[in-house]
Amino acid sequence: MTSVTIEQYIEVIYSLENEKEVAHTTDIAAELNIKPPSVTEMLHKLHEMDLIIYEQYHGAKLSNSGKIMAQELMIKHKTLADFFMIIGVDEETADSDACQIEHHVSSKTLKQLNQFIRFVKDGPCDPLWLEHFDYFDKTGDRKNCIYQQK
Amino acid sequence: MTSVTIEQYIEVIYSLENEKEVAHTTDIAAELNIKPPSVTEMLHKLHEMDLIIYEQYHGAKLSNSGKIMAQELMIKHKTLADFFMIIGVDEETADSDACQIEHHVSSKTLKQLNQFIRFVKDGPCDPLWLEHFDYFDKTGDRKNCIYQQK
DNA sequence: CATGTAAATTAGGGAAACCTAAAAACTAAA
DNA sequence: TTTAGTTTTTAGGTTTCCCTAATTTACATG
Repeated sequence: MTSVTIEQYIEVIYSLENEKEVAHTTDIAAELNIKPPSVTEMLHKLHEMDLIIYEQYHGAKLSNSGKIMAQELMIKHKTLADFFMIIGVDEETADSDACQIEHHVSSKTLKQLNQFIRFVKDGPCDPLWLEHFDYFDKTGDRKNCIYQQK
Repeated sequence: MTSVTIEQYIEVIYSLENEKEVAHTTDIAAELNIKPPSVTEMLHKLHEMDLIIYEQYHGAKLSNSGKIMAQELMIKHKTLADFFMIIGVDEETADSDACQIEHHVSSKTLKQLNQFIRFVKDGPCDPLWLEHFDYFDKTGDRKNCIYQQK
């Protein structure tokens, strides 16, 4: 029904629309690393599906349902990227992984990722254990473990 | 080159081979929810690619490179599922999400996930913060936060 | 060892997304 | 306001992976 490809188009149109008021065929093609005729074809399909408003030769904009889809994808993307960075993935990798995985993660898992991020970021203090993880990640050693037996 | 579809076949053949010595067309089809003729077609392709050893009418087994691919996928799968369960995703969801995401996660991110899992599981003690996360996840409240200012 | 049934394959198609080459439509500048 | 150059679309193909229907092969049983 709503494929990964479609979701990628919706995201690209969303970001181009924010930059330039309307998403043009050539720009979408460049962003997705495909050729303009492939884009034209898909724009017809997305228009049929009521995800975009498209007038030939005049670019595309997201419809209301397109905007909803885009916002959901943005949220997924941000959640995933934020989480990956928490566990020590560099920003670029976090972003490109999020770009792929956002199309496959379930809402249950997403919810838990968000809980985890809130637990780490929204607390009254920066968690000490995260520093310990960072140390462990870099050195392989553990520090400050108060319980010595399992 | 090596698509998600191919990776799914390799995994299914791996697990059927473990159960029954050899992976049969019908069983692969049932596992992937597709029809047997589609499987036959792909088995020819996988044989061409040297990922399986395939004799018509006698099922398929993984070749050495197929086994290597399968093992890498199993590791990715386990890492993802283990991690999801740590952050409170139920086993079934963790497994089905891992099934999808294993085909898209980068090795850098995977490495960090593994570090995180090791940090949580391989230490001399069960981490207290994880209990705190569990409490936070269930109640929305924080307990035992010793630093009250950020 | 013949044969019926289950499993597997072949043959012929279809949908999704991509492509190149050629035509058409827009647009900006003379 | 014409026209040259760019953008977009149309037309016709390709690849991947799936399908149904028909055929072939394997095998267990009488």
